[in-house]
Amino acid sequence: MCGRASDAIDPTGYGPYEFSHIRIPWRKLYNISPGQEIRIARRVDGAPDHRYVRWGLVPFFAKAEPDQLPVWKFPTFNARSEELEQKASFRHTLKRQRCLVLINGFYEWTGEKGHKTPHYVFLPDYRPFALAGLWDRWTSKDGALELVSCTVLTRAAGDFVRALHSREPVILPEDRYDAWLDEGNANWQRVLKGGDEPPLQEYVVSGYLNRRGAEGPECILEERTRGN
DNA sequence: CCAGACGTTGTT
DNA sequence: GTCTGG
DNA sequence: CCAGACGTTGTT
DNA sequence: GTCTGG
Repeated sequence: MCGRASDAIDPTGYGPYEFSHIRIPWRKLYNISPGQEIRIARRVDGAPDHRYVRWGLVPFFAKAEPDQLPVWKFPTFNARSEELEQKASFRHTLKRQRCLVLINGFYEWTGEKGHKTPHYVFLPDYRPFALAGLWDRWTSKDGALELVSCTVLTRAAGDFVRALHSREPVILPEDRYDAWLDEGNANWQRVLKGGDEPPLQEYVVSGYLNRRGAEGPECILEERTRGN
């Protein structure tokens, strides 16, 4: 899965996009959920772009009431990387609408419903990294309304995350950012695979994360049960 | 032809 | 059970 | 992703 | 918009 993320470390200076050389005001966020805005880097007609978009891809063909944004009722905040070409909601974005979803950690849950335990998954020093994503742009017929949105690709969990869940987001190493964003690169499947496992770390955080509107450093405080 | 779907994760 | 809001 | 709502008439 | 099912 990957249905909750943080973007809480200033990205300045990280990565070839400098996360990115097109600067936008960065929002320090510890608890980003589907439906909210998340930060991406992409190319639009070849030109680099860096912005916030809705997390949960709304296809360009979605229907909407007059003067309203569309309501897309299928969960599209994740897309299975193995089946992209068979999915009407994502297929059309593969050629020219790839993006990097820029975060510095994500959450995974263990346990039964009603007793869900959130875990925080991140890299050494909480450093920022990029997930493979796809974006789309919906516009109203009269062109007055626009909705740019994205999805995070998932894959079978690797050795580390497998202890928590069966699926995980596709993490791109820096040396693959350009290959993923390159429209000319039809061999996108290879870009998503291979490479070393990133040196992920993980710990349990408190149930504070599950509260509506939870935000701030408390979201990633390591839970210490009993003493310590 | 028209109508309806278009999805994920984690399930019983 | 299913949808909405965060 | 999880948590919380899920409703009407007629109102303080 | 495009595909599938009837």
